[in-house]
Amino acid sequence: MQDTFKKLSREKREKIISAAAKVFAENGYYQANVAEICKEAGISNGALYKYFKDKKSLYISTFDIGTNALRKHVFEKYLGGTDSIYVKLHKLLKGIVRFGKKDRREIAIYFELGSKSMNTFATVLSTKIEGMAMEYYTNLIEQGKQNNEIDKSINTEMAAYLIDNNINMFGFSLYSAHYNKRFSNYFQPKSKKISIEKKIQITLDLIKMILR
Amino acid sequence: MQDTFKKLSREKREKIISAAAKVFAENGYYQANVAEICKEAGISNGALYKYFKDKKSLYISTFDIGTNALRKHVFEKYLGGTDSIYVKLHKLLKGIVRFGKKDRREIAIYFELGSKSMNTFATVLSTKIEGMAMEYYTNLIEQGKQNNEIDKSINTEMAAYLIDNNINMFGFSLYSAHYNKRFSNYFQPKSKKISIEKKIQITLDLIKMILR
Amino acid sequence: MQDTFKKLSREKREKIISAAAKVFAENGYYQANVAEICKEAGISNGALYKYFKDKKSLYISTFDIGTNALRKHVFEKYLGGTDSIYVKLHKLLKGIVRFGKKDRREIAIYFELGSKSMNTFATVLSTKIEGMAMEYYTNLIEQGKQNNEIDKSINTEMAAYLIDNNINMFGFSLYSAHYNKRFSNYFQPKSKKISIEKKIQITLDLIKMILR
Amino acid sequence: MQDTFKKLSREKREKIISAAAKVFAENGYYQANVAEICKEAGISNGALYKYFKDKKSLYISTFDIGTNALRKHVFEKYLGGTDSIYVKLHKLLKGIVRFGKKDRREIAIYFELGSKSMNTFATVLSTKIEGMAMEYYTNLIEQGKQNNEIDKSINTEMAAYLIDNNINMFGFSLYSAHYNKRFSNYFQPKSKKISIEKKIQITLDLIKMILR
DNA sequence: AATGAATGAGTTTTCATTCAT
DNA sequence: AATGAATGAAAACTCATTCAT
Repeated sequence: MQDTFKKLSREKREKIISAAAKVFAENGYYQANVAEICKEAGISNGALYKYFKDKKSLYISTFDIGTNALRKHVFEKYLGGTDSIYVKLHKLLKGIVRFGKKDRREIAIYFELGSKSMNTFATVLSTKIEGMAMEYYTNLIEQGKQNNEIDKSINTEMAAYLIDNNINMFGFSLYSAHYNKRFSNYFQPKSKKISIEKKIQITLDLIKMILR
Repeated sequence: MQDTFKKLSREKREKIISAAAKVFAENGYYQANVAEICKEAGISNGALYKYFKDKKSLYISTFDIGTNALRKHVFEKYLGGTDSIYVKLHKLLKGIVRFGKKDRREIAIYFELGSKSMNTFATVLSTKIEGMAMEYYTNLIEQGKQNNEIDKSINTEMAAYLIDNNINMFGFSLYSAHYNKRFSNYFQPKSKKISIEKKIQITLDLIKMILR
Repeated sequence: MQDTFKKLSREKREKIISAAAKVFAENGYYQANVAEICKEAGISNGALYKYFKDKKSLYISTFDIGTNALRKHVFEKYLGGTDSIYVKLHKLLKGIVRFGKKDRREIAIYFELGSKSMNTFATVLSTKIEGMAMEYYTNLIEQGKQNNEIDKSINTEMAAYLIDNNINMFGFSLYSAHYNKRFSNYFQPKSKKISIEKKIQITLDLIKMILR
Repeated sequence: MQDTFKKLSREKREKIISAAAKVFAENGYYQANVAEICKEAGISNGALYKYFKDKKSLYISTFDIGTNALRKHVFEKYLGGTDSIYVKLHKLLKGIVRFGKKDRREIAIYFELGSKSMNTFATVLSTKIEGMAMEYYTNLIEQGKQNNEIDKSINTEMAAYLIDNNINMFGFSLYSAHYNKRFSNYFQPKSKKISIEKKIQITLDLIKMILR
């Protein structure tokens, strides 16, 4: 990210990152077309290269900004307070859904990170997002233990990891046909479509089972 | 897949699929280079297009054949018998490791399937692999219940899904820098490298926790 | 240069190198357009990149082949024999003129080599062409000394260098407006055009003056 | 050059031309980056286009101003006086070296002029610089003849041209890897580096040989 | 007058697919 | 059936020049 980008108005910056997030999320890094991002953002190709060194740098910035926004508007929002652990998680899941809408597609980028072709990026980006998630889930469980919501004999790291998995799977299922289908296969074998509400319910049930 | 491919000798067919699997696994679908696959398989570019309509069709066939091999050489192998559930799962995990080696990289392809850019493929491919996995894990749990290894009050679908997740995460971590790092973050924060043996142990412990 | 290029027919190879030489000579390395070279050579853009790794490699090969052809068809042709030194040089100058015609523009590329922006190439290419020239002129003078055409007290290196300069200036003047004008300024102040014949004559006179 | 440029303060004008000269000299005309010139000169991109119509016009002006400075600070400085011809030439060569330093890189631009891609410029620029040089060398020889330093039978134009060549070659060797290497090849075959002092000495020796 | 952000045509290079042999 | 050379449509990126402020 260049200084020129930082100098732009907030709306313009958001429009560009939002466009990038959308195109990256829909096509994956390699298939994403820089020209399409520019068109979507309403700027010229040349302008983009004044704001970001190259496609890679745009991707990293988009990811970075997305992660920070996710932290601020989703994770940190539902961590404190007196809500029970499941109420918090419910809010978190709904936050993820809301966050993924209205052209805030940064979250979907995350789901590509696991593929082998993204290993170059993984080193830089994995820590950022996973660090945040791990911290959140670990805190959540510790709080739960203190409030006697969770049995103290439960191993915090393992529980946090399992919860993380399930929240991920839920998030993936919002964007990926594969993970959506996987959800249906297990929990709604007959019908094809599974509602978001139902997925939230199941995810919470799965976490309850883990923390029982 | 064209008829011409089916007429080839078994060795040649295997060599081609193995080459495709290797290159797809190492680079992801879009970054995989058709010419490289041909070179690796020892055939000409032109020949490949006699055997398969296009890159997409080659990918689907490779995936398909890989899934079948995984079923035959890994899943079905460790389903029956009198082994306890955890011994079976241990064998399964080791089978996955073994299967991923010796140029049988079909398994790694699977891990790319979740990314949005692969949605075109997901419809066709997800059912195949997930159907197999789901069947296996469901059976495993039912057997475990009958042998009194698993408490009968546990919901089979949910348990199967959670186990599936964990086996997947284990498999992903073998190929993806991101998932490998995620494993380390949670369970080996200090050191950088986490051995396969340790990952197997942790995966089994996680499943034990789920099935407790 | 790739093996695929070596496998081409002699005519096709020559057509490509000739096209490259022409476009490079007329525009200089950086201004030369790869697509134009391809069009001129009657091949597709893709084909060129099967024959040469990149533009740089094409340039070096073109230069290389040109230098070899210059050696074979010009320099070596007029070195031996019983001609007097000035007859040999006369033939050499006419050889250079002939060589530069009929789309054998490799020679003109040489004249760009002195510009600062070509320093990257200079290391590789300078030695080739200058080694050849130096050897030729040094031999010529040594032979001249043995035949009592040249005074033995004359320093061979210095004489060779001065002759080299003058042949270069002659060659440059065939392609470069600047060096052509320079020639006119000194030796034909009134008229604008100076004929090749006259330039040859002057060049020989200059060398006679040096070797007097 | 626009009127707006002429209205600028002398320092600012010099800073701009000096920056242009530096960047042009280091990269050649086509590789020189207008934005870099502006940055180096401490002015905005827009400003440059108020002062000069386009890149080409800036180049011509830079060349022009540089030639005048070269005339004033180098050529005219060492023409008169009672020094012997070789002392004058020695001073001239050192003047060229000095002139090329301290961001007065105009001189290096000259060396690019011979390449074919610069033919557009040659018509305008060649006369200027070559006229000056020719006048200087011709005068020098005429003076030498009057002082009995040079044999009167020597052809003035030819001698002047040959000296010009050698001074040029010396100047080129200061900036161009190719011409530097050429110098080494002929006069310092073993060692890699050849000092400026040595090049000056050799150049003077070559001129002595010409004028003997 | 001056700024510096914005433009968009133009360039090199890649690669899935075709086709003459 | 098999080859592997050839194709040409993209795609990322650059940069002289313009223009709103």
